[in-house]
Amino acid sequence: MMMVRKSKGIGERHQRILDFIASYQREHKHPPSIREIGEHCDISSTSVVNYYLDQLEKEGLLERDRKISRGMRLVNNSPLGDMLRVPVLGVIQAGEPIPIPASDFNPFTAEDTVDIATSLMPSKEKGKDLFALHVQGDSMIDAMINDGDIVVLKPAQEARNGEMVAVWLSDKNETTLKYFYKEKDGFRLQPANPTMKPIMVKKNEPLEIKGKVVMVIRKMERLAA
Amino acid sequence: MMMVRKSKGIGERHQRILDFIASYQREHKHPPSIREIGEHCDISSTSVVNYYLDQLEKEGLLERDRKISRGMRLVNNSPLGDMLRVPVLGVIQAGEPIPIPASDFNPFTAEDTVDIATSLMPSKEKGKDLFALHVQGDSMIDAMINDGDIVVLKPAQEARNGEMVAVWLSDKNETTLKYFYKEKDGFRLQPANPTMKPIMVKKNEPLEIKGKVVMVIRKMERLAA
DNA sequence: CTTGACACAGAACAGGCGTTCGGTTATCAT
DNA sequence: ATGATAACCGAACGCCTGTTCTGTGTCAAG
Repeated sequence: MMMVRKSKGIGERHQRILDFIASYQREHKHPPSIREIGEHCDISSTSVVNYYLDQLEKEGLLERDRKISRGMRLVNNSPLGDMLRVPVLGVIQAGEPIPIPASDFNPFTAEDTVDIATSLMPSKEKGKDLFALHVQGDSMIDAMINDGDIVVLKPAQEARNGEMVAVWLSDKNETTLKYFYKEKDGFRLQPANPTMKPIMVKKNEPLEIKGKVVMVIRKMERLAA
Repeated sequence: MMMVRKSKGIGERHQRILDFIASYQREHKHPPSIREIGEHCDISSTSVVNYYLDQLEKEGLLERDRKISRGMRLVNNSPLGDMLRVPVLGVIQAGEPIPIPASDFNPFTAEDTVDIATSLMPSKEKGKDLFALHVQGDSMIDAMINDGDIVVLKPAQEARNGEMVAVWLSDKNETTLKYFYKEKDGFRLQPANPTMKPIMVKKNEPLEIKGKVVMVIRKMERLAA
């Protein structure tokens, strides 16, 4: 019997195992066991499957949770690696009204998510606890943010002049999306829409920055006449 | 008359279990075992956990693979299936210059992708062969599309008045992003920037619509002064 | 009061599962 | 030839896990 040996990288059998794990996961919604891999890849011994699995893990193609049944998963092998799943937590008013405060959100109750390749994100924002909000109102229309847009934010407690931030005004029970400017006696929250007046906040008044806008997403469904 | 103990839907304990499964999965990349659920939810008996798991399954909040270790998953969560991976195929000039034509693109050579939950997409665009382009130039700035934005397009060969389209002008070897209007003697490609003049295309001149814009994505990294 | 449901506890069972260890065979450099 | 090494096999070990069965206490309806 001749067997192919000394294959430096991944061999045919490694690939076969990877393919089987992928197809099994698609079908069963959970990973296969070592014995199931052996059966479908013509490997009679569980130790050999384990042997290959270790190699695949060393190659970085697989992750294993030792001692845990079916504790394996394919590492993100897709083109450009990983992406961020950003929860859409609610609605924010770029204009006047009052939304749900964006505090102590639960990512798992988010109604929706936006998935973004990390390569699209500004360099430093990767891996952060980003969140997203639906925009209501036209106050930011001159900043090219429209009613219905989705803004992705990075949690932040402070901001520099000119940055676009989501701020929580606890006395007004209002969260709003504005440009942020520090003035000598407080802060100015500037709508981009010139028909709207800025909100002036005194230094002693409550103002809580929830996050900086790092991305804007807009759906184009309506048709202009 | 009123039943105190019979909480018809899901109770606090059900919710607690669901939350634990979600957080456990997020941390360990695989579902918890029945005993692990019990430990973290103050349930001393595995049978009781099993008891709740059955109820959650009947409520449709959970899927179980009986007999399989850690064979459970949240149904409302983890919608990895229903999102679109949109390839970013290249650069498009909203202004004047000449980009790579957006023809016969290969999704697997795309340098980047954007992942978008299907729920964010306009209803009919789901599952289509969407693609995306980087915008260069300011001609669409009044349409709230800026230099550096990413536009997601749906392949299309025709358009209605007012739709934003990517058009390929083969005689000029140019692809551009414009509003589309049909005139009596041809087509008008209207930049949203009023300082720019529309491009008039006669009926006999070549004009190939590549796609309609269905979404706009903008990164916010620079700071306004 | 009795009945029955519901919400639990606890223990035991049986099988699934990853791990490990002792062997075997074939290839290759020394 | 010989040792090293990669690629296997098979069996055993033992924990982990889901399942199941018995039992207890509470509460509301009859």
